[in-house]
Amino acid sequence: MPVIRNTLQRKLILAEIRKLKTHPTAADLFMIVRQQLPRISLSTVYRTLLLLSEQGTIRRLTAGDGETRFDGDISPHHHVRCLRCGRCEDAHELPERLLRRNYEWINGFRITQQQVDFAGICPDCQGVENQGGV
Amino acid sequence: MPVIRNTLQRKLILAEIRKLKTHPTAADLFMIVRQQLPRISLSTVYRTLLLLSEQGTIRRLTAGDGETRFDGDISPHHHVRCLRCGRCEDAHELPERLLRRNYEWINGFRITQQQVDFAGICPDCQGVENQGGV
DNA sequence: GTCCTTGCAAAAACTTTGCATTGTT
DNA sequence: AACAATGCAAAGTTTTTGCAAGGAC
Repeated sequence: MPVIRNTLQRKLILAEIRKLKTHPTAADLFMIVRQQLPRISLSTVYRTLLLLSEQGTIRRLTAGDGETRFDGDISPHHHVRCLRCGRCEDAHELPERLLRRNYEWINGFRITQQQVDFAGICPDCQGVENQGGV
Repeated sequence: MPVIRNTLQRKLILAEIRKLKTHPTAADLFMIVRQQLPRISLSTVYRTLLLLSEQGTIRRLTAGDGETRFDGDISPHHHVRCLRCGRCEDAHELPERLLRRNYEWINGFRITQQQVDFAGICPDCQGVENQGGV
């Protein structure tokens, strides 16, 4: 098992993802961190996000279209996602007891992760004509 | 709004996805449908799956790594997914009342879809050494 | 006959990998 | 000094798009 080194890139990426409440993509974080570290590469961002989510330090959100999003808040909570613009927020108004029970086993699977994903149209997109959400 | 034509390709793809309980990917369906229609193209499969999920005829499962999976069963139910091999099944053993309540609104979003995704290690993968699930 | 849909090929979008160099410990 | 991590470029994977030919209505 290799030693995990504490590099500037990793410290910066973790600090930024914890600052943000917007569940950024790898590309989002790349643009942000690049302002402080102009020579950082996108692959480093990808590698760091993979490392941090394997460690359980951050959470990887795969539901949705296209890009994977990341969340610096690993406490149990759920998300709402806009089908039009892709925005992803924490679902605050939800009864928190909803999925609190631990499902250790389902269909013989040993469960280690659970994720609830609510999707719909966000307030900003509700006024727009031709609402053809996927 | 253009007319939706009922082509052989569309009929076959819908029939196959309804037959399968395995939540196939676009590539899976391509290989299956090609046995009956050797000249079908992968883009037609993608286009048809997009059309059907926009119609609400099938369900698009985006949680997980890499490929998008599709489900011909649109009744409310949840899924279990293996972190090692990617297998995706219906979560039968789950208390069905769990998420039955309809969340019309969350954070001002008008909710139209909800998806619960349980992930862990499937029975076949539980014996394998070095269990480094993401 | 109209115009929606297909197949093919090319491109796009997102993510991973190889490798020499750099930086941590 | 050892070797983990980085930056860069190239490649990999999944999905989308342009367009001429074909097919449904």
